[in-house]
Formats: sequence, C-alpha cells, structure tokens
Amino acid sequence: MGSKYSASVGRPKLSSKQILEDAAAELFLEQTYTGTTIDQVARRAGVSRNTFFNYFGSKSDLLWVDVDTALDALDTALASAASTATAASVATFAARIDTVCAALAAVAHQHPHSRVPLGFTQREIMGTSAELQASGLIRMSRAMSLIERSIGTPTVPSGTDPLVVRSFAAAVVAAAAAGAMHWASAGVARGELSDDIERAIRPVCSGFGA
Amino acid sequence: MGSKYSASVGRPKLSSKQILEDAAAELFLEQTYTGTTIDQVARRAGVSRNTFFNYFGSKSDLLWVDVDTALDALDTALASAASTATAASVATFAARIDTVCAALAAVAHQHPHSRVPLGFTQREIMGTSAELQASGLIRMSRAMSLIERSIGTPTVPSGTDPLVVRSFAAAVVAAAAAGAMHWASAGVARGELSDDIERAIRPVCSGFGA
DNA sequence: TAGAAAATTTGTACTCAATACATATACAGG
DNA sequence: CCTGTATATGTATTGAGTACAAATTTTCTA
Repeated sequence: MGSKYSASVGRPKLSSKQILEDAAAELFLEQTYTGTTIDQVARRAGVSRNTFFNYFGSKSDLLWVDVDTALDALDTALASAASTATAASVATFAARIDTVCAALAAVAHQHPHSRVPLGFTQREIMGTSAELQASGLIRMSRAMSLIERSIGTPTVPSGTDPLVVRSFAAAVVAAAAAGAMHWASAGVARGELSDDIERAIRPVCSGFGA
Repeated sequence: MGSKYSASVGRPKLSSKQILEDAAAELFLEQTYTGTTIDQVARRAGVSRNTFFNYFGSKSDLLWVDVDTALDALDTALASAASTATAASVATFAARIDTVCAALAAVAHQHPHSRVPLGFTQREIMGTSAELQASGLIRMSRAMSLIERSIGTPTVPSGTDPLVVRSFAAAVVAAAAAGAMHWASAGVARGELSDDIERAIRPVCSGFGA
C-alpha cells in the first residue's frame, strides 16, 4: 500500500496538534473549557471545526497530550524490558513487579521538567476537572493493560493469582496517577515528576512484590 | 423547610429508579447501550424522556446504581468507624489503613450475592465498556475522597506524607475496583464479592500499612 | 499544459445527551 | 371549589461527535 508519489505529494497541512493545543490553552484560560467550543479552538488555529478532528479524536484529547505521549513511552519501555529480559528478571512475580516499577520511574524521568500540562495545573481556572475525570480512566486502563501484559509475558509463574496481577496493575497505575497529580499541583515548589511518582508507587511495589 | 402537608400530597410518581433501570437493561440487551436512546428507555418505563432526568442525572447513571449505593454505604461505614474510634485505631497511619480496609470489606459483604449489575457482566453484549470508562473515575474519586478524609480524621500523625495518604487512597480504590470487576466477570463460578475485594486489596493494605 | 493521483480542508447534515424553562396534570387539604 | 404541593410533559436549544460529499492544494507524468 505504498504511495506512488513522494512524501510531500498532496495538499499541505495548515495546522498541527501543537498549534491547536496552544490555541486551546489560550481560550480555556480566557473563557474556560466548557465556555470554549471546538469551533473557537479551530478558528484560532486558523482552520475549520471539521479539521480539528483530523488532529484530535475528541475535545478532551487536548488535555492529555503529554500523558498520551508518556503512555506511548511506557509501551516502548516495557517492550524494551521484555526484549532484554533475563531469566532472573522474569523468574518471579516480584521480579516482574520490579521491572514494571522501574519502567514507570524511567518514563517519568523522561518528562521535560518545564513541560507542565496547563489543563491539570490550571484546572480551577479552566474548569477542566469534570472532563479530566470523564477521560482519565481510559488512559489508566491503557496503562493497566500494558502492565498486565508485561507481567504476564512470558506466561506468569504458576500459582500467581490473576486477580492479584490485575490488582497490582490497577493499584500501581492509580498510585502513579496520584503522584503525577501531586506534581502537577505543586506550584512553584514543584520538584521532579519522577520523585513524586516513585514516592507514590513505592508502597504498592513493595506490598505486591516483597 | 417542612412541608405543610402529609408525605403523600402532590402528584403521585408514575415510575421509579428501579422501573427505569429494568427497562434500560432490557433495551440495552436488545439493542446495545449506544443503540438505545433515553427516550426509548423512558417510553418503555411509561414516562416521557424529560421525566427520566427526574430520576437519573445522566444516562450512564443507569449503569452505576449498585456502585453508587455501595459508595453511600462506604460513607456511612467510615463515618461510623470515626464515631466509634479508639485511641489505638487512629494512633498510626497503619491503624487507620486497617480501619479503611475493614470498611471496604464490610461494604462489599453487604452486597446481595444475587444482585449482579448487568451493565458490567453483559458489557460485551450491551457495549457498555466505553461508557463505564467515561463514568467510572468520578466514582473512584468519590471513594478516594471518602478514604482520604477518613485517614485524615483526626489530623494525621505528623511525619505522614500527604502524597502517600493520597496514593494509598488511589491504590486501594483501584484494587477494590479490580476485585469488583473480577467478581462481575466471573460467570457461573462467581464467589462472594467480598472475597474478591479482600484478595485484591490485601497487598495494598499491607504495603502501605505493615 | 492537462490530467491523474494523493492528501488535506471544508461544507452540509445529522444524532443525541444534556440543559433550561414553561405549561400541564394529579393529588391532598381546607 | 380553590390553593398548595409534587410530578409529568412540551418546546427549544446547545454543542460534541459522526458521516459523507465536495472542494482545494500539492506532486507527478505524459
């Protein structure tokens, strides 16, 4: 299904995810999330409402760009851990938990310190809380699926309760989310994202692993 | 603001939450959640679409009746634990964790074994997964708030990291949710809800408490 | 240069959940 | 019968999201 033409054939794009994201952030600060329509965001970015949907699946996706990027990175990190796995790193449930917890910390470490998602930090002003709650669980579920797959690959040691595997995935994702929200809410005293994430997930990792 | 009349003055209700819920369950099984409009649910229950909103805040509330009841029960259970607290039961973070975990188990124990929420168990047929994900996190957040308030009342022992308190609340709610979903998905081999909840939250409670 | 193919944008129409508010209806009580 | 209360219904609207057709902008080839 290769194109017969060069990569630049066809009509050029007039906008980008970043342009739309920036336009949206401005408008949300000016007139709140619910007070801003998709048409307004698109217009400020210089395109039509319909074009918005060529860049984002839904309005709420505007709020989750960095998290979705981090989820892609987690997918990559867990796949990488799987391809470099040793007998020891997959021998026990506890060892697999260590791998997952390390991957979560590493992904958090990759996040640029200066890149703070406004939809989270300015959620009072923007009024984004309800939408974050309506669209957050699907992201958590994606992370959970990645982790469950990682724990279950190769086939989990017999005697490991599948409910405990799922429970671990759910708990560590929720704890990581709590850490991330804490980091986002910290204001000028904000430290490193990875510090907050690690602090939040440590008791989970030890409770299921140790 | 007491009424000047007896409890039965005014126009009698034509429907109830239960009638609407039953009508919805039938229709969702017949034609999926997204294939069923609120008007159709209301009509099958014998009322108009606008009346639906006198009983439920939104379409998705139909899916969460039992969970919302359980959250009310958790609120009650945690308030009760607070009013019967001893010096020992609030002395340490670990003791407070024990109280919370016991309350979660007790609420799960109250759930009638025969009452299995169809929107969860038949989510493939009904196509409810997306809506459950869109409306689940707000329920989890409510549970988290209840737990954080419980852990923080009376004022938490100094030296306890607020992020760890929040992380515990997030992790234990997520684990409990995983247990509940496991129970709902179990089919004919379904055991007790409280067994699955306890199995799922035990490593969380020990990891943050012990 | 014209036409074809590819990629993107825009237009038009629609669905439906949710909101707002007015009007109608069914009851109890005096 | 009238008043007050509680509930049901009607009408209109908004805006996110979907579907599909038409238009536009580019590259490439004969």
